[in-house]
Amino acid sequence: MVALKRDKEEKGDKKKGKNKAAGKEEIKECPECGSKSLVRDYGKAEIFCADCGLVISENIVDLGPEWRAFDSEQMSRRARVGAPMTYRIHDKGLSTVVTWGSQSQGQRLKKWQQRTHIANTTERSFIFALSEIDRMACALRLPVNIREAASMLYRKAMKKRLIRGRSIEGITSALLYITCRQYGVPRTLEEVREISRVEQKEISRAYRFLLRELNLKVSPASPIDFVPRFCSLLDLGGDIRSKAIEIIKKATEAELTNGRGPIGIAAAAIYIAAILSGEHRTQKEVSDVTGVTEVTIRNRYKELSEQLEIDVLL
DNA sequence: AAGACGAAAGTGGTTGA
DNA sequence: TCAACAACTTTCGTCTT
Repeated sequence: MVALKRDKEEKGDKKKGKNKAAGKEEIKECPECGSKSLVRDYGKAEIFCADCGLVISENIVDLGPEWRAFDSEQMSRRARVGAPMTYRIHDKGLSTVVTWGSQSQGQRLKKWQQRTHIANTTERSFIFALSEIDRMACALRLPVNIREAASMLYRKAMKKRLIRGRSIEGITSALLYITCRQYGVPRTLEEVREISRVEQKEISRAYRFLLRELNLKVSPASPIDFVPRFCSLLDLGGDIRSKAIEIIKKATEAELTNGRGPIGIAAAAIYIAAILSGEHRTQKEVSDVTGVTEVTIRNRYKELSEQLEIDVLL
């Protein structure tokens, strides 16, 4: 983890240097994951990475100085995550309290110990949860803003006493899954499971539980949200990406996406877009990246090409 | 031989009585 | 709580390049 942090900081430094040299150069790729699919959302006045969801600039007006803001913001966010300190202070305080006492304070002491024991274990599991969120977010190449959001949700769940008796692994995995969806850069359940230590069943159980208990609304993922990441995993360029998105938009208009899994739609659209652009990827390759079977890709792709009257000649 | 195709049976999640 | 249901997967034989 330390190594990863250093790696990131180096990246940032490199970028900064480059920026200084070129003056007001436009940001071309995500400093977090290196993806080139940056999206300008003028409605929200921000630039974010379509691959990992990192908000790079929240005020598009002035690009230059915004870089520093991004860096220092990242620093302060990182600094705020440092829960272990409280734990240490907490622990130290304990040892001094216990020393003096007489008579009936034996019982009082017991109570204290019990209470501090509880405080200790919840504190400890909280720290563990944060480190788990961090570990998994690293593995999924998610930016700090999403990590922070997931941590905040965890805190919320803790305040509502939703954690006790449940596996931290399941909760944290589900929270990351939720947060990714909320930030418009969904990960598949399978991707989350791969880096999680619990099985998919438990993650989805925790997912449903948290949505209910925290009153969270997660709109169904759009196939479009998956396109940038799948495309870069398949080493397909921006033209194919936009072609795939165009296909999905048409498909949505024609109501071909209703009731269908968004990942399958995305997979098929990418498959078609790649062929149309002369950069053929086999159904197997697309299937490996997206996690849906070739059969599903075939079914979606048949529906799409027939209904949208796209001639796909191999 | 590899990729694409499609039929058929199986699986897990949702819904409505 | 249970059965029906649609989407998706698994498996496998066949066709095409």
